[in-house]
Amino acid sequence: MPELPEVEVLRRHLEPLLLGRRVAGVRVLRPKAVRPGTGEELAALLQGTRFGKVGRRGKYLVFELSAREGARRVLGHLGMTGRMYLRATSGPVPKHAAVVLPLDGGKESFVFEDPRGFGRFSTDLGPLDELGPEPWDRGLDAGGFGRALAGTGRAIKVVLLDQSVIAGVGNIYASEALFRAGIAPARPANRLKPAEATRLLAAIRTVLDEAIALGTKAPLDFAGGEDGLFYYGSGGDASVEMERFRVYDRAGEPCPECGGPIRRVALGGRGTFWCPKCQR
DNA sequence: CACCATGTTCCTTG
DNA sequence: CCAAGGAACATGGT
Repeated sequence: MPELPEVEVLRRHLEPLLLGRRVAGVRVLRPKAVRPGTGEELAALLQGTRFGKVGRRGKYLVFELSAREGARRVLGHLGMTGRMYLRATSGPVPKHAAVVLPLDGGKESFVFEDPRGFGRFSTDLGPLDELGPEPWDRGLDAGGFGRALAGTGRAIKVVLLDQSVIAGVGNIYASEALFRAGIAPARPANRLKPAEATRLLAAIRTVLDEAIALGTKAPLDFAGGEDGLFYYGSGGDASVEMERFRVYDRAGEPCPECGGPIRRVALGGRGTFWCPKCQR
């Protein structure tokens, strides 16, 4: 489930597992995963290097690797259905494995699997240049955010999905943040009042912070599978599942604030959930 | 069978 | 130039 919080939790999970491990092999099972480069290019860049820090920008993971000749970087993106984890190299390769990197002696492998194939594990860092500020950036104070919104008449919910405006917000947390801020998702961005922009930015930070905290404290996300894979909501902890979203995917259910029915509309071609009473 | 899905990019139309 | 909508990518869940 990859929006910024899920990617950040995955980053924190992977970094200590990968730090210092040597890449003993590079197997590209789905060439599209390494686009626009090739498997050969990825192998040439990675073979024999060691994993360093794992960073994050928006929904992207930035894997730092050290080689004799200097530092290298690989960009990861989970798309809609990507997963990254370490598992024993022995046994059948996962059905949708896209990239497998045997580590050190070869007993363990780093795996990127991705059934729908929207994700990436690539030497091309170009997408980073298209990203707007991180939600917590100093430069993105309330005034800066307000000015960014003032420049467009698109629906505010659609603008929140624009990674060049603010990096990391996806379809779920866009609905959640607008609900917290009490702002209707179809409002033109340039018609938000300064106080509303301020409230919305605070709401974005809150929902993302809370989701990261939830993912960090939920051992079920990692401990469940024998491979230690990460996937929100798959661990069977109903209470965590229940707490997760206040409006997302809750069409017809009572609003947690006013009890009125939550509605679903399509904005930007995607499901958008909101309370017409609480959000104006 | 129909419809929906956490993302991104490209293309068309107005 | 902007905004909106759709298609595409490929698979799985309900």
